[in-house]
Amino acid sequence: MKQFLDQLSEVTGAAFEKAGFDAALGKVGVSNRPDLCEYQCNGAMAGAKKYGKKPIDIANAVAEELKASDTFSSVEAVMPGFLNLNVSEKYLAEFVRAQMAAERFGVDAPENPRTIVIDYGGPNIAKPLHVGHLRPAIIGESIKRIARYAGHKVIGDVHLGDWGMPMGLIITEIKERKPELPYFDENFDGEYPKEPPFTLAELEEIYPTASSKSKEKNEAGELTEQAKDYHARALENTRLMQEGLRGYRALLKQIVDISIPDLKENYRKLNVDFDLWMGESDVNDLIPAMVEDMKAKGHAVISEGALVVDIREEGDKKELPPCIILKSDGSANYQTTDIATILWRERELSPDHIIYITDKRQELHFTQVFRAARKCGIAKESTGLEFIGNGTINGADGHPFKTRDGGVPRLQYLIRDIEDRMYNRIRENEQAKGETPLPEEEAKETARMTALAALKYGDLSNQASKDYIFDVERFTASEGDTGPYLLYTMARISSILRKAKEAGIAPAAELPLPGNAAQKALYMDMTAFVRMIAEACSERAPHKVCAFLYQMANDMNSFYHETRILAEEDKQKQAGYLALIAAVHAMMSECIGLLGFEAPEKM
RNA sequence: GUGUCCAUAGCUCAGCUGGAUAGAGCAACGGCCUUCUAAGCCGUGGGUCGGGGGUUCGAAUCCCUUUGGGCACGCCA
Repeated sequence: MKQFLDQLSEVTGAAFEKAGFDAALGKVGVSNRPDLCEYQCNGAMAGAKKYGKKPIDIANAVAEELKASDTFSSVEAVMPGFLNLNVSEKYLAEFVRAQMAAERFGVDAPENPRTIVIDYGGPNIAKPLHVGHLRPAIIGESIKRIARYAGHKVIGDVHLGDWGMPMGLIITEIKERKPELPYFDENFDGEYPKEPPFTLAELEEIYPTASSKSKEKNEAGELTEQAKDYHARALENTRLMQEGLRGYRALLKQIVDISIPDLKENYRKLNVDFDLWMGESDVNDLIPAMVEDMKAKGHAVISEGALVVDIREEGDKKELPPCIILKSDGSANYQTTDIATILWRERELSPDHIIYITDKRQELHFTQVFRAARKCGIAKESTGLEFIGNGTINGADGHPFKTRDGGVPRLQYLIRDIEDRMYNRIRENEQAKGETPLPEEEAKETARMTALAALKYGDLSNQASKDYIFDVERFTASEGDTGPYLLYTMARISSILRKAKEAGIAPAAELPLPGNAAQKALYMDMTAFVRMIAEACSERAPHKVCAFLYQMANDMNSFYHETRILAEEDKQKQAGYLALIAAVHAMMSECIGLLGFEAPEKM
């Protein structure tokens, strides 16, 4: 259905027209002076010059026309030319009723639903997830859900890092430790063992070890001879793996097979769900023909020993480095696989749009990939390619988030820490209030849900592109503008609805007219839903969903405090209240779903 | 160095397709639990929106400039 503000603007616009002015001037917005009015229109001032009239005269003329309208309960023209508007309760209630009766609270399916691929996650095989993986996962998941809710066909792809140098490093380290394994015997032509030669825990230790060995520096800050040698061997092993060396491929498969279930489990805990578990390695077979085609068309040329595509364009403020398709040793890098992945997606999925969500430091990389893919005709002209760079997560000191010993914290420990804090919070509250303790399982589950809400809301309420400070204390404090606050508000509603049901009190079938300012505020909040979804979707802005929720929770709590619902003696009023809070709960529930978490019944 | 992003209350952040007195949360201070969950509600104090110019009837918002920071800048991902 039509957005509420657009409906108001239509009414106001008609009044402008009737008074002899351009209807476009009738644009209505939410008031920025709630003490004066609910909605405002500033068109009289915008049109003053065009019509050579004083703004206030225009405003007065329009106000006169609007007085006949039953949309507004009051219309006032004030200096220098504002139109202060209050909506009528009837109009407001009717809109919200229609909204509650409509699919998805009035969010219409788009006329042209688009197929959108969202590439987020990007974990490396054999590397445990750490805080750096948190933001793309959380933000990508939310953007995916919002776009899907808005009616588009959205495909989420994890896009595993399973083809580059990290794999070479792991192979090198395994070979270093167990050179006798058949994977490294060139003459071996039998079946490789079914059991991998390492456990998941070992694998998680192997990569960091290999990585630091290849980067070891002496006191002067230069790479040591051993590191250079190690690095060279890892490069060589990467190339051999990519070329298809049988033993290395078998080893790679075992690394992938052992890692994926663990990654899936970790993402599941985050309530992050991918439709595709494709990796860089999946497009390997496309690379040779793709490269040949690039060469044949003259787009890819040799430069400094590497095969590159020049991606400079007129109007660039800075000379951009070329996109490297093949390194000088002939192996592929992640630009190669990213371009080949676009090729694959065009062939198999025909997307209208591809969105990439990664750390913002990769912006140049994607600029290169996008331009190269377009120049070489791999990405269709009509296919949108969009990069969303997320800011980094910093610790309370403003520097990149680290553990006490200076390492990068693993995601599962971070989550566990927050869950523990929430669990303790639950037990402390029970004790303080003298309540009977929840069963262990239920307390754990509530802690899990609350922790996820704290983590995700804490992240998503910031703009995606900005760095933000992750302060465990603040997020888990669960006061103020936090995820737990929202869940608490919802739990209060659930509690009332549950008790009403037990007492056999049914909510009204239809929302009543708002009876006071607090109720009216809730209705007004609800009218903003359709617009909020449209903006959150087009601007890829989950934080708008957060702001919407917080506003609604605030108004809900104010209403809660001034209205005794279960004790209300007027049964008709009571039923109306129940209908109202049920509607609020339903809408909030939908919204937190879009953010990727859910609410417990009690907390 | 070049490019790019950012700078709003003591702290963490909204607001940025220009509108009336710049909003939250935390922290500080003061109220509110015999009544549906106090993880709550109500209130007080706190700001030359980094500085300077400009456009405009009107600028935190648009343009220019300057200062200070983050990040990126050919074979890692």
